[in-house]
Amino acid sequence: MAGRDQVGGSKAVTLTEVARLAGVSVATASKALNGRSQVAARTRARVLQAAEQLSFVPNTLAQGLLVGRTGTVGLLTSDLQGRFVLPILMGAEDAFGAGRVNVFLCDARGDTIREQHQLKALLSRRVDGLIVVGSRTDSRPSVGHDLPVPVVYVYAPSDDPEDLSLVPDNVAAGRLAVEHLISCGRSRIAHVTGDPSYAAAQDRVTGARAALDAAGLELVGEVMYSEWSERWGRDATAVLLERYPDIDAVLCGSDQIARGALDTARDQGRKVPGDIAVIGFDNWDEMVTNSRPELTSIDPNLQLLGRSAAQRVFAALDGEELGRGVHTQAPRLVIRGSTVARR
Amino acid sequence: MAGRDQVGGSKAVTLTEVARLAGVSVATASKALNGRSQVAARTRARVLQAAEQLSFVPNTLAQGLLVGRTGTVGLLTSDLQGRFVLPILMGAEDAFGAGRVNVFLCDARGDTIREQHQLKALLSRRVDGLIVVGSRTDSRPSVGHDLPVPVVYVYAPSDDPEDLSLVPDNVAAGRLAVEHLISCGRSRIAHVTGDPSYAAAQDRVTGARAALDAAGLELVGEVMYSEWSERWGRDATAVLLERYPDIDAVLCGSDQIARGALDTARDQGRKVPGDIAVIGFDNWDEMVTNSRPELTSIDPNLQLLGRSAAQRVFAALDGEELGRGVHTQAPRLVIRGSTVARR
DNA sequence: GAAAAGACCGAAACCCTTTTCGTTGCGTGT
DNA sequence: ACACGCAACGAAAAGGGTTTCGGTCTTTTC
Repeated sequence: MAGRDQVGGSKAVTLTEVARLAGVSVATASKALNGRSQVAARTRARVLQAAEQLSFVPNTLAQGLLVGRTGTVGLLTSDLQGRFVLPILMGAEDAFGAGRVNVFLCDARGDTIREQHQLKALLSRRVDGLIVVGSRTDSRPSVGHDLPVPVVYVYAPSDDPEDLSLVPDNVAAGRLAVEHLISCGRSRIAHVTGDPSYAAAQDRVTGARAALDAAGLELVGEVMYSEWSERWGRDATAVLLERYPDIDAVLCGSDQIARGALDTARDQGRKVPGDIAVIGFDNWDEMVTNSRPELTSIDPNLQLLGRSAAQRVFAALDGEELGRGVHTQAPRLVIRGSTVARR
Repeated sequence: MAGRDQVGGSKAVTLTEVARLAGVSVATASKALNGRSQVAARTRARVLQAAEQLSFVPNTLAQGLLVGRTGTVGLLTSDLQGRFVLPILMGAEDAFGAGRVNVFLCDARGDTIREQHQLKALLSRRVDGLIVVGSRTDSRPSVGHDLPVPVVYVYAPSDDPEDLSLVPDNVAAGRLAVEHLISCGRSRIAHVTGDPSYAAAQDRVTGARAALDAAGLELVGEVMYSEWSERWGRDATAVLLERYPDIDAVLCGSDQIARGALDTARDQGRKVPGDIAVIGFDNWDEMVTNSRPELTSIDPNLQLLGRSAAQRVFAALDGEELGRGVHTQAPRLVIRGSTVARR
């Protein structure tokens, strides 16, 4: 096989070698490959063919060293589970073409000094920007201002109003959920949610109350706070059904809680959605599609969040103002069988 | 605030500036920061202080250009959900100290040409090595041999025996699961699993049969194949309980199927683990801890897989032979309430 | 036929860090 | 006083690519 690289360990091909094979200087080779105009068509063709033959890949490090751009962003997270961070990452990756921007994913494991380590490592790799993703929507400490690259906080906003934060609009999410329940003809709605120290929990309550007010309704009973687990969803719903047997909808603070609610409803012979409608938040695929019936949920549109975070970073590099403050991303209602009978 | 960088957009500090502030040459500054011996203690202190003051971070790109190492590995995946890839990533990140090695995560979305794009992007960023993660344990096409960096396949082995693949040992997993059921006193064991085209499904059956043979037992009925969903777990278990009412254990091909099995058992009034034991595979946290009762499962130790993949990559860079063929990682049994009564 | 105008190509500087090697200055031995 | 050794430091090259600028060759114009 003539021209084939040696198997297993061929060293990377440099522009110099391409130029030599094409019989031109490195300068010309560079211009030919980058579509500069000062090169003859025939010469360009020779260079391109040589590059192809050697399967030349330009060294982004060397380019970045010169140009000051690396085409990479750092994604700093403390969200172990990755339920939130992965859609955000995929969105950021897709913000431009495939392979145009690559993402360094670093997990700080919720540890501040580990975060500092990772931050330093990312900066030393000359990422063009930083996306900081928290595991809850409460504000988190800023990583600082005197960084050489733009920083965007996603999901969890920075506690510094000078920073730019992109977060899901949980108030709107709460409102959207209740509006949907009302439009399904429900009026006796109870709310089971998770840890009250989470801003997400509070915001959704706020939104839900607003929508109820607008319809002249009130929540049945107090909001039931505890933890974001199925177990709590089951237990809370059991209490709820005993105390208020006439409720016709349970607004659940997460898909997990909603699954628990579905289980209890089923155990007690309440039909969903016939007797009781159930709705969750997050639209977590594995949760919503495997329950009986499938679960209506509010999707926070995390992928869009990641995409716009990356776009903001690169816009800032092009001289645009990065912006500041907390910006929200509108949620999306995904209707399934737990609120509307199918078929 | 004297000496503070300008807010929001200070450019990156270079070694030259540190050297100037310390009143030495860049060469001396470099040696001082890297602990070389040919520098006086007082000078070193001055340099370190200057670096601190300017919050200098060395440019890894420039280092990498010179040394030929970047301290980064590329993680190429097609596993959208990230259920498997994230533990692997965390393992790789942890293979050495925090921030020592960073990981580029790229998702090819199961598309071959997209994979080529990502591969090229990673090589152009001069990753030191590549970890390729598949979404199922079947073999996948090799990304090729004539790459300038070592490649390790994780979870899904390469179809080329010359490549190095690290995969979970699903045969051992099947064996381990059945041995546990037998040690719990079960003897009438049925098996519900997922898509028969998955190697993971077949391997676990093989292991399970081996363990049953060794105990002089046989599987109750045929292996029930279909899909990896809770729905199938529910439906299959319903059929099973009707056809073989005296089974005392269901071996489930995944945690999701196992959850379905638990649901059906509950619906039909069979006590778990009293009447029937249920066991799953994957030890997927959200699944196993939220079921009633909590689910015993076989953990494939993915984090270890990621860690050894990264270690292999860097060992290969140090001249060690990369190795070839498929290597398996022993699984781990995690006992919970679905096989052993608690309290 | 000579000069001006393009078109095309190459030498060299530059990005930032590491490393080699040469230079400086000091103390020591004679 | 002189040579020598040694410690400490700096100049310069290297690594791979891009860009500027100057040079060569061809073509056009009068």
